[in-house]
Amino acid sequence: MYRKPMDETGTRARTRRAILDAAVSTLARNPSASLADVAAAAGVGRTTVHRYFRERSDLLSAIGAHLMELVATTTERARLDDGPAIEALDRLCQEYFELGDGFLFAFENPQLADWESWDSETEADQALTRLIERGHADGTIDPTLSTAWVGSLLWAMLYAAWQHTREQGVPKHTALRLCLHSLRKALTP
Amino acid sequence: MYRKPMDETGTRARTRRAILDAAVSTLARNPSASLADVAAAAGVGRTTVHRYFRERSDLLSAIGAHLMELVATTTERARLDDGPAIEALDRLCQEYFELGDGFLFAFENPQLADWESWDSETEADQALTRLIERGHADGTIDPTLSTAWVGSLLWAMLYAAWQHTREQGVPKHTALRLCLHSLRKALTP
DNA sequence: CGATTATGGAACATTGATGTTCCATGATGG
DNA sequence: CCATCATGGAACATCAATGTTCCATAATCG
Repeated sequence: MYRKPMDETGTRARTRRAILDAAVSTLARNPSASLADVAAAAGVGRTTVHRYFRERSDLLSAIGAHLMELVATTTERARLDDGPAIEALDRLCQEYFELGDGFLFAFENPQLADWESWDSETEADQALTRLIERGHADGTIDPTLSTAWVGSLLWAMLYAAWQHTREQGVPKHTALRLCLHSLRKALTP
Repeated sequence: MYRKPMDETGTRARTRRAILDAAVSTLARNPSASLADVAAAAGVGRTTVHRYFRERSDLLSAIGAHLMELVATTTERARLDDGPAIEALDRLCQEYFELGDGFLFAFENPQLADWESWDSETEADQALTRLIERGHADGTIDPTLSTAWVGSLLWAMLYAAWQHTREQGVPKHTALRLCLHSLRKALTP
């Protein structure tokens, strides 16, 4: 009696996730780590990794898709269209910061958006753009700063904060507080 | 009649520099680029690269030393101990920004300082620390922001600015202006 | 319990980057 | 112009990561 392997639930989905998560952490810290390293980090045999992702590139694509989705849901959760723009930005920072190594990976691999042939403009991108322009309009974000630059600043500061915790042993909430504070100050007109 | 190869001048030094520069540019953009890529970028045979740097690790060490020196002289040029702290920071940003791919490489390889067994605290590091503390003291830099965090901010913003020019085609002076403006705003009390 | 599925590990083939050796050709400089 | 130096390229050896196959064992689930 056969039963097709269920792709979306059960054991199979769980180890898939384990590998994916381990790959994100491992590759975020060392982009040239071997698949053996990833397997070890996932607590799984190297063979198993190949069983789920035939080639390295397949794994990378999967990471791309996974992170795109993660960023998407995370962005939704921040409800960028609600309340004052500057506070929505705060919420977004906090959410992104929670992504941890996932955020790190996304930061270091901006070409990630291309991997899955999404429209170059994700819904998350658009929501952020709307938010920043809203801030421009209602005077809570310095209009001198282009939308693109504000986006760059956001990511760069989050990256700085994340590294700050990793390398200086600063507690996460402290780093996040510094980040939010600095970002606000940089953006106010 | 023998004459030892002169290490510091002439043809030899010139191609060495060419390889070093090409390696910085190439590896800053793709850390896993092959030595063949570096050779091509330098307009030089692969053999020649090995002639100057026996192993890949030798090349990396040399880059480390080269960049440490570059950062050192660049920092000196900014004369951090002269004039108002905030203006000295401006000068430092401008100088670092000029380093281009060299800066990019340094940003992406913070372990660079270890490579050459320097004291963990470079003179450049110390000068920057002094500068920030001076700013704290004379009230031009928000004392809420720890010295380490200000340093992180500085590098992160420069990185953001540099990427901004690379990926958005923004003219360098525009990106630098945005960077300086945002940094000032973030740091003022 | 018994069938199906998931896994780990060994063994092996393939591949691309490395590192080395050698030689012919060009460049340099006294 | 001639001796020395610098270089490029071919040929080769080595190595680590990759990708594949196979099998025994463990986990899962009806």
